Amino acid sequence: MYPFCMTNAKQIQLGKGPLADVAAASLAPMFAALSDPTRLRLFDLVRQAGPDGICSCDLTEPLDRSQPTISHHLKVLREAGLVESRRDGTWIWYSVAPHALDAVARFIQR
Amino acid sequence: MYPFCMTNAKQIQLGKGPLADVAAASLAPMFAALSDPTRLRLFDLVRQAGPDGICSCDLTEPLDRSQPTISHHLKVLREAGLVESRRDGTWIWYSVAPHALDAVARFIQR
DNA sequence: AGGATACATCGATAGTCATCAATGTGCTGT
DNA sequence: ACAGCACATTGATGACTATCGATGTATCCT
Repeated sequence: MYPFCMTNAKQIQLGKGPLADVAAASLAPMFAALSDPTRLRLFDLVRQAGPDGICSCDLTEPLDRSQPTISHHLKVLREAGLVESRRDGTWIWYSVAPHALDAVARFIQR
Repeated sequence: MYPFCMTNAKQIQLGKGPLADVAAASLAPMFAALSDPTRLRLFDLVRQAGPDGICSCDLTEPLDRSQPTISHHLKVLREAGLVESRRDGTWIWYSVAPHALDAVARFIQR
């Protein structure tokens, strides 16, 4: 803190205490998972598909990216806890994880 | 789209249409601005300071980063439209921009 | 004018990331 | 077994980013 700064002199009341670094460390990756335009549209496509989810094969064309790129983005979303996947024979279906965005919503309304 | 995929065969109803790439392009930078733990805590400190904001000089120490690093992060938050700054003599006060997170909130509740 | 304080910018560096072609893996039907 | 399809992984590349020391800029006080 700089020697002559004014914030403390104004007796600012902090309502809820600062965001713990642990909370920030667990929250930031969720924002990071949505920080890429392609991945954002990808998540939205999965979400709009509803509880049954959507087949991965239908995500490549609308996003105009290669199959490995889409596969990479789905992996990022999965590891961020935003989507889930289940096998159905040759296909793999992706759906939104339950309570996926709850932590983000809580932070926003904090 | 792969030749034998099943999504269309299931006649999935898309509720609101896919997220437009323009919307994704304008939304992703806001998520990106919050995708770094240090920047997330920085934004939270500014937000908890209330309408008057907080002096930049009081943000360096609690985040344990150098002054240029904090300045850099504040610039990122400002260019993302999340915070505003106003001069007060030698000091610069940062506060949350009005409706800063509205777009993010709308996406989450979409 | 000169010194001190607050903040921004520059330059460099090490790490991360989005992307794709090529290749590997797992499943299905014949 | 074999061929074909769906998806994942690998390797490479160009772009971006978080960080800091050094330096520049703006403001205030004497």
